[in-house]
Amino acid sequence: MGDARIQVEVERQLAVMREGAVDFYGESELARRLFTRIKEGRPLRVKLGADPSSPDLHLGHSVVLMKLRRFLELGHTPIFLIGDFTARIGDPSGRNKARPALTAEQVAQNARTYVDQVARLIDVSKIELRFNGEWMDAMKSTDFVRLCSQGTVARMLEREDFAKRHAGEVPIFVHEFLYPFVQAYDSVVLEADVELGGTDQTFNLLMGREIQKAYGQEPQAVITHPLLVGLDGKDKMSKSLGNSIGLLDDPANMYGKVMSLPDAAMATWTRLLSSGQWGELVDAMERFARGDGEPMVLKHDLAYCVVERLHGSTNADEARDHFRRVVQRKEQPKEIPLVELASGEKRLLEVLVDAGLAPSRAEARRLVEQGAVTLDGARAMDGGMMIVLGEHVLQVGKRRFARVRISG
RNA sequence: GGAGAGAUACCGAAGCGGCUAAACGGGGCAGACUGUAAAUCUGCUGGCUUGCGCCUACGGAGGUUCGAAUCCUCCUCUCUCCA
Repeated sequence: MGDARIQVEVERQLAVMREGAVDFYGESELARRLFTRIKEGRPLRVKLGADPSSPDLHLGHSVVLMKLRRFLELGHTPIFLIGDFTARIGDPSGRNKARPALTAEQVAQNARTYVDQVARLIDVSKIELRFNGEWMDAMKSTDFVRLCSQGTVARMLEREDFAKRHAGEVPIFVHEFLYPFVQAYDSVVLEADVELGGTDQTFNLLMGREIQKAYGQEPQAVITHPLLVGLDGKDKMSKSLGNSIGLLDDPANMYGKVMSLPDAAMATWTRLLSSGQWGELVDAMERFARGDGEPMVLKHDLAYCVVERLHGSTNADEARDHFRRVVQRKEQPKEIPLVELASGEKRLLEVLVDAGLAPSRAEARRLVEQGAVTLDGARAMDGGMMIVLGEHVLQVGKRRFARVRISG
């Protein structure tokens, strides 16, 4: 390939890398590096890290995961780094208090499910999968101290999250200061050319550049991406805020959750999640932003696209039908799980609890009193009523159903 | 090491001897309404009990009192200032 054609390819690739990004630090350095790499036929090493601090990855993570996939499509080497060591420290980024410490077992368990979840979006056989415990568990204290000597406390306290906690008299533990150093050192070990992340990771990602320089490496480029807003339309998506859609959520649930997104957030979601796909929907959302289009129809399309990406089109079709049937037409779902109770006749409250529709009898009573319970199609207002032997359909609220078979 | 301040339910935050299963806000759940599991409005939001009622709960352990989240003692943890 001639130099001129290589340069064209470099430009093409950089354009893909820039897509959807907020900041691209070290872009010009990367352009030069990319040129020589293409010439030499050596792919870039592209790092994306995630700490297994919770069992679930969510749609917010998918934004950068899809970006990682695009690097794979460009012929580079994606590295998915599971921060099993860093999860035991706890990333302080954006936190208003320290993360709870996780045991090694919890971390290991979460890490296992991460691979399954990433596989929903990327062919994991084609990526490098690493754990930072591999080198961090073996690091000597002297080396660790040397690593930490590359940064200052003042610099740390300039970070907004720490500054706020410090000013608000919320404890900052020393180990939380260590986190960015470890994440940065990972880039040294992995010899990363590029690191991807959300904008909340900017500090940690840039620290990677500094530490790489301190260890005699060329600094990685850093590409940050916007944080996906959660289902509340206000805060960033986060499991702990309860506004997230897990990558492993079942299709019907995932579809319904997308439908609960405020109208105002639809366009942003589409833009961030499309990652080069969903062309028609992207166009339609743009028209909608100018006041043209039905929000509910568009939201259906968005929900469909999201479910299709993670569960395939068959499941997406079913999820859409289910939503129309159960939520919009308020009919019973096609399939309702059957619960067998071989306990003889009993009162409604007990059946609700036994069928898993209520966590306690007190809660079941409240639901009945509020008119939330339907028995065989009729609203049940008496929690003490006896349920006769046989099969019954119970509904609680709009979307919790159970078929109960009671036998003596 | 010294001197103060603080620890309340899922979260934030009142209460400072009985009227407190604990104000208020958020979250969650439900109902109404609707174009959706949007928005808005309303209600509920420890457990057991048909019910009277009982049990558990205000960092931990003791104590004072007819009675404590509220007073005392010790302990644990955090914050601030000083060294």
